[in-house]
Amino acid sequence: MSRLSQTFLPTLKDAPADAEALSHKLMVRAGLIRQVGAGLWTYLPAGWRSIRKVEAILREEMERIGCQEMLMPVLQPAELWERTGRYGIDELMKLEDRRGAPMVLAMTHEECLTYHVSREVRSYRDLPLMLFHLQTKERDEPRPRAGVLRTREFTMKDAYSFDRDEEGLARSYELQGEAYARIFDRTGLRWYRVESDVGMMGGSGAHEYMAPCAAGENEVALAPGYAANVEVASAEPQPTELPAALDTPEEVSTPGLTTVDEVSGALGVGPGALIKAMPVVIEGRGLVLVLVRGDHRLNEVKLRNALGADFRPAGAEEIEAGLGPVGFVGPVGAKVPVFKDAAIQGDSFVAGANRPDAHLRGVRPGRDFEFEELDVRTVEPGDIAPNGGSIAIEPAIEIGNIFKLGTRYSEPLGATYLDEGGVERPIVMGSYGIGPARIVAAAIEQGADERGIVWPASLAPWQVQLVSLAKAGEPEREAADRLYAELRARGTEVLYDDRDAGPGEKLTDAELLGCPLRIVVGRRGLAEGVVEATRRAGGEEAKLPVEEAGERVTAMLSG
RNA sequence: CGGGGCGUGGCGCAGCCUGGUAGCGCGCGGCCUUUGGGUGGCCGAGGUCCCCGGUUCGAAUCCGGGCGCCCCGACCA
Repeated sequence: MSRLSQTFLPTLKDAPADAEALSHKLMVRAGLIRQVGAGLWTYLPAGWRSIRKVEAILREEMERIGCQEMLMPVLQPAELWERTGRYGIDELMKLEDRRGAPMVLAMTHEECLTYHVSREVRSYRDLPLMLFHLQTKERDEPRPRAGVLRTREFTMKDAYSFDRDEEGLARSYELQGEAYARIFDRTGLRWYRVESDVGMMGGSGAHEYMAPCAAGENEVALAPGYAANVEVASAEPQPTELPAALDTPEEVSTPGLTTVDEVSGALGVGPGALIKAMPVVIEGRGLVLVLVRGDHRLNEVKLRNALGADFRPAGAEEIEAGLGPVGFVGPVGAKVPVFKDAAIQGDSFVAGANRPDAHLRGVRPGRDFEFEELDVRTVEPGDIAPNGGSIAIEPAIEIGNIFKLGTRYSEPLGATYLDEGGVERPIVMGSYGIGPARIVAAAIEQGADERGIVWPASLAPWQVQLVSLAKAGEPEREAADRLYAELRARGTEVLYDDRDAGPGEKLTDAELLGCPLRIVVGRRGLAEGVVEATRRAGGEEAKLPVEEAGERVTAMLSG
């Protein structure tokens, strides 16, 4: 029963003032969601229908590759999380039960499932195994944002694979990758798969699935045949112009000039002719200097990966004590290890002199200072990708990821099996996540126009919005009633706007909600014996003879 | 965690600076009107002005504290 007059579908003329992202505004206005608190959202009936469309696709495609659905609790004893060392994560919601026992609200389910597998799986004969569930996740995000794009509670499809070795994991990973491609294709999204940071998890591989859109939180470096999260992207830099080389570095006075722009302006050279020296403290190693070209930005993820250790920017006192005055630090004569970004190539750079109000020019790496070379800069638009293409950078929403976990969880939780030789080995795991809410929001971000949502058919809450322009009791209403009954009999998902409202309101609401096909039954059309069908995407119109309308609508939906 | 902004009927906002009857538009209810793009009119309902404390004869308004929400950055297995 989907009569709009009886459906809880509250639409709004204006978006909430504090909404910024397009999907946030439209989901609220179209009556899909309402806010409960920061990062906490209720799905109203129409929004929930779309979420369930995504979930149905996820279930079908997981089952197709032999991944079995189950369900694990959100509330869990803290002990499991202590064993994997994740109890200390700030985002993890912690609480106590009535007896004071420490509990957590799960932010993901590696611990729980690995625990089960550790108790049930004994032999290589029990492997491989792939399991998933659709379950609520709780994360105490420091900053929820943009409607349902980043929330503190959300549903995730999380799947896990259990294999006896890396080769098995590679097969499971590949299977999941194939399922993911089918899933995202079926959602109608524009998407791509990018290389991603394996982070501190230390896994052996990871990919993210990205849906490009303005509200995206991630930046993706794209070139034909190349896609990578900017966090890990590498590329050839654009060349930079350097001044003439000198036999030996020459000190220049730069009183009070501490920024790249100030120094390059004062010396009449481009920012790319400067060396930006960043003092950082590496965990367990102490103060070092990291150099990037003046027109480049340090990429913290790449640096962390290149160093194989965590680091933090050095404080002013540490810099003064170990190097020189803040703002005038440089590699020449530095008493700490120097890491030079690979993009610094040439023989005549400007760098800090490690003295107040002074820089050096004509600095030549290798001659004037020793270094270790790393690739730690953030790629820029126009850089050349490894395969030769020119890089563009665009924002995108992460809608899914796949991750080779290895034995990160199986070892601490004792998930092992016996191989053919009777040797106990840790199970090799992978994890595979998809957020249905982000898929819905991304679809809205990508498809919407100035009048509202434009759903891909696979995610639309209803396939057809049938609009009767007549009011209850008027003769034209009967034709709409009959078409509604017929479409329902044909199994079509139809939302019937049978409200006693003006035509403007009904037509505007239909465009806001954005179902793929709008059928208008009104006096004007009926006088010619037709109803009017309009595709939301593209606006293509067709007049359907009243007596064949049901059949024609069905045909339009399948064709 | 750093920076900024905002809390006043359901939604969007004004009023606050300069203390004195709480307002506007939309929405909502009734009647009439209109009937292919949020029609027009009349009548009406609806507000602890985020909370606590202080100043004052009197606080939405001034002061102090707290809470909530949003945005930017940091963070985001």
